[in-house]
Amino acid sequence: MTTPQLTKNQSLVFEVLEKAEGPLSAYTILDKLRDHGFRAPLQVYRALEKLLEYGVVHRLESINSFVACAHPGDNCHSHGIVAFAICESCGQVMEFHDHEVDHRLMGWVRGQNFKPEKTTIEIRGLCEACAA
Amino acid sequence: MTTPQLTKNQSLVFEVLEKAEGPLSAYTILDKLRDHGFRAPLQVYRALEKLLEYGVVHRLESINSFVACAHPGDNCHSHGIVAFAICESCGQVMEFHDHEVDHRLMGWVRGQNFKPEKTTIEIRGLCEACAA
DNA sequence: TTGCACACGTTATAGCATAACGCAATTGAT
DNA sequence: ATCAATTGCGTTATGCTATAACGTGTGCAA
Repeated sequence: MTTPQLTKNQSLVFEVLEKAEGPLSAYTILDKLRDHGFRAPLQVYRALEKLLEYGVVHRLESINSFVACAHPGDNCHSHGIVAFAICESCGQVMEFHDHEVDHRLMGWVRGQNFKPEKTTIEIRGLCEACAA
Repeated sequence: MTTPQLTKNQSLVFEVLEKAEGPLSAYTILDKLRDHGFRAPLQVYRALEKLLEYGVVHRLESINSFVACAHPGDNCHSHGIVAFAICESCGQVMEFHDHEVDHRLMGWVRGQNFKPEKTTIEIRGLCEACAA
């Protein structure tokens, strides 16, 4: 699946996320886009919904925030399950893919006849710089 | 670490979670405890905070809900990382521990000199009954 | 041209979580 | 015994996160 042409709002939201150092909440994005005419949360959420669908943005469930996919160019849906390491001090996020982890988790759920749709793996802690 | 004697509020919240079929939000718990004198969200959140600390309750980040630990008697902190399969139709939750998954994830973060504190693994999808 | 799909804008509301204050009970050291 | 520190509790207020519901405009295909 290739990413379609982004609309104006989608582009604005995506650019904000790309330029950011770390994950942003929807309301933080809203504030950054007020100068560009954004007035309401829905404008952000609707854009995010599409960006998530296209696989160019990830949602971090444990901190209610969003981050641009670390892979330049193409989307992430093809890489299997994504794991994140989130620094609770500086907010930086590392992205990680491991087929063995995928395999173990998917093997387990299939054994339970559970049909997986969306998987979240988030490791919160301290990054190298902040742990020092 | 053994679980200390629970206070009155902690016991009430824990009992509600134990009896529930699936995960509950803090506000749902509050509603179920109004007859027992609960009036404000903080009464629930404070009890949950302790129950999480004792390892007898888990928080499901992706659905902002809480569930009693599946292990009767002792707490879960000793079992390593916990993974959950959450049915998006009926809400039922399965709990799962896999040392190989732990090992892969912890190996990766250590390689990044990242110091993990708390890890979330949540698989949303459809359980056997609901997928049929 | 009519009907449909989609993006967008706006207002209002729902749902989740914590700050800040004060009081009461418990514990433990002096 | 008493004082200080800790912990749990109750209340009010507030802040953050997310979506419902309604209406507008635009492009496109039948």
